[in-house]
Amino acid sequence: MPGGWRRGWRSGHGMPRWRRIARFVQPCLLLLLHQGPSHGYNLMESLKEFGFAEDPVDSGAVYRSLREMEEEGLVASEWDTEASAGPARRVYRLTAEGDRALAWWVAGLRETDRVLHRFLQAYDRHMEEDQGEHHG
Amino acid sequence: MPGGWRRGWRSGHGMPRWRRIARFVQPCLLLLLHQGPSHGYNLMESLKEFGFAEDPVDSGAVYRSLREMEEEGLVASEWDTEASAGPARRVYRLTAEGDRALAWWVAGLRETDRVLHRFLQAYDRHMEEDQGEHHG
DNA sequence: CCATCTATCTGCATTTTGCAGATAGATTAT
DNA sequence: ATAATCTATCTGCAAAATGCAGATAGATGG
Repeated sequence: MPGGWRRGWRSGHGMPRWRRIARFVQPCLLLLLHQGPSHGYNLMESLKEFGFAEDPVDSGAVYRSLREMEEEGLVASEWDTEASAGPARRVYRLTAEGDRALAWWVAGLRETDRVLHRFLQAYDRHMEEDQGEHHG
Repeated sequence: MPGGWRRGWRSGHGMPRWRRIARFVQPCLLLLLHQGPSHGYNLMESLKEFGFAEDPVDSGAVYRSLREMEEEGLVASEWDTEASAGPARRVYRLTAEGDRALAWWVAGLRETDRVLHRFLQAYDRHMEEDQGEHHG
């Protein structure tokens, strides 16, 4: 890997690009759309409130994800030219297929959650033992 | 996307390749090496016990990850030719730098854990409301 | 010798996503 | 008018993780 970016554990010289949990944009968008139709720009704002405030999701990733999901039939869209201000919006809504996809994602994320807990518990447990045995 | 693979929510015709949480192999390896030196093949076995039994981590990913971490100075290795059976093993151990990297990963994964909980809670809450309002 | 287990390593393809920036409609200030 | 700004969508590129397939090779036993 040629220089130009750095790893985050090296005292604050910069952060790696891949901080966030991966493959999380799609399920988040599906959940937001389950709560009602919306368009890309607004979904980006919603994602911030969702827990990505400090490190907002890239807009390119959001729009691409939406179009890919439309190709797969998980969402459907219509142009909304009547809206208040600014250019036309492509308003997405969840399909029945998207509803199933969301349920599938949630099942996977619950498993992820369990694995993550096992990892963190193992870390904490090991660190406690470590302190107890040799602390010099 | 050309045909040849399918998405997992489509009734059991196959699973997507990216089921597992991403960027998780490195922190797992760092934690295992924090518990003591080991070699790639054995680390793969340990990963199974770690929570990847049903869907073991690819060996190529493990070996590549180890060598990349060595380039970055997070681990160091020596050949072990004295070992019991089979070919020589490259035995890795954690460095002080690797120790810092592990702590950094753990901090990030705790944040991931929080975001994941928010997502799952939002899903469950929304699904409850959904059932209460219209169930037809 | 050949199969098998142990062990490491490589090439290729796919997916995700961060960064940078293009395009363009609508609103407001000058 | 026109320039700046906000809203909104979209594209190209590169980097990174990793699944799949398979090559290489030592050791062991039939």
